[in-house]
Amino acid sequence: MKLTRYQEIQFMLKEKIQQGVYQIGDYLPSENELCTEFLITRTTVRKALDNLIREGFIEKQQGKGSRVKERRNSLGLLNVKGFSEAVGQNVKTVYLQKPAIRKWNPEVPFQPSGKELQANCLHFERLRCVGDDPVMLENNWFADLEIKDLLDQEFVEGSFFKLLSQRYLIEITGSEQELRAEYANVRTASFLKMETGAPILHISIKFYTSKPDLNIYSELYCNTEKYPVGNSYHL
Amino acid sequence: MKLTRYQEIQFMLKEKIQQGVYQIGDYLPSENELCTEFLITRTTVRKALDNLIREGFIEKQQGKGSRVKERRNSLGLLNVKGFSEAVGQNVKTVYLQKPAIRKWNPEVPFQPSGKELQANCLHFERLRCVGDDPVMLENNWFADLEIKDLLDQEFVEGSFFKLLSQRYLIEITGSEQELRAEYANVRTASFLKMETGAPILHISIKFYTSKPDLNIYSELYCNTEKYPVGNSYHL
DNA sequence: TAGTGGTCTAGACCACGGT
DNA sequence: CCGTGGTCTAGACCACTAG
Repeated sequence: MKLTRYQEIQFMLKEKIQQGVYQIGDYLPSENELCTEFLITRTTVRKALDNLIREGFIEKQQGKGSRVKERRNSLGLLNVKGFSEAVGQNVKTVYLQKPAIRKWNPEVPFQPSGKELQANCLHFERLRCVGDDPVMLENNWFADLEIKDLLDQEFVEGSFFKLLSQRYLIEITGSEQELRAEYANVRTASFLKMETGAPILHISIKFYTSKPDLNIYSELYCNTEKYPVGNSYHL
Repeated sequence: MKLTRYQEIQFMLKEKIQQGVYQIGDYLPSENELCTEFLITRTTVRKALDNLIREGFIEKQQGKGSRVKERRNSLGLLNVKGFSEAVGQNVKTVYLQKPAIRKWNPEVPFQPSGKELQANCLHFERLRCVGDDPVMLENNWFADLEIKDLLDQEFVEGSFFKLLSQRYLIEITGSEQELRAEYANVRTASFLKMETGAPILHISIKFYTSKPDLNIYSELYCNTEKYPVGNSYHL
């Protein structure tokens, strides 16, 4: 796996950001400094920085520099209002089923590819809460493609995506979603502390990643009475 | 409003795409041809093409060229499954309230800026149908900032966004959304031919555009029984 | 005024696609 | 083989920020 020069710089900077060498709000070395440090031209440095901007890691300002950004919502991912705002504070995650190798469940939304179906299926189920309010019931499936030891790893701040990014440098590159308003069934309603038959937001997602053939399939059921689901996107 | 060289090329190509000079599937002139045509270097041409890729107008393939793409879902916008697939065929749009200058309605989701509130408010309400099934009730508000004659214009293929893009070169650059599952009220239910009190998907959106201070505010109510709402995003 | 990022030039070599 | 886009060099000048 030969990396281009700009990919080397891009991954090196991403690693340092994720390891906390550059913290949120910190300025990266200037473009000229990166040029001399890595013996490359500004064109190449700027290509690396452009990619980091699109991945949501940094933002630039003329005359000042490139600053590490808080990385949320930059990919149009769904999030529960109040979740990211209250990061690590009021948010709790309860595992109903811990990550383990299970069978590919027909409930999995969208059709996994043949390659994925041949691999083992990793699955976990979680209940996401804001304070004492359960707001989202979440099921996740994905093929175990060379992602060894995943089960031994602790999730980074409860986020599966952060784990993928920090340990494996795998980024979410896209998603497909289907949204439905439905009547809550008995099991879901009881977990989310709502009336059976109350309106519930059902979201089916297929996440694409930077690793070919690795997709993450999610089924979410959300109680939106107190906490609506948010989604923002910026070019 | 001074444009940079790459913006000139970018806008010129965008115009030709929108005017149909380059149709979907057509190849643009090669990068070298654009260089000689406009007396600029490849770096500048590539910057223009990169932007068109991010805006979803074209896609490139090494060894072949830059091809005009069908432009949908590239921005993480919501769309009703079956809407874009059946473009212009089974899709019907019924105007419940034609575009006109109205008061800023407190129902408008998110808080418009002072500048927007000082300007006139343009509003329209539509019912979107797939075949004979009404699936979405849609309210739109936005400030009338130098967008004259809008009311006289015909919508392009029923799409307000296409009109903005083609007549004014204004692109959607981002969005914020809030999703809720609710009980359908009497008026909404009757338009969407569903039972009052049935679960309905309520979506509040603020669209950001390439024109500063121009945002589009939308309230959508969707009957997702037959047609779930879709949303896809790709880096 | 010094340093930053933004734009742009004029080249070069490589990898891929089709003939 | 040629033409395409992908990567990269070694410069230049401009616009913005801050001391």
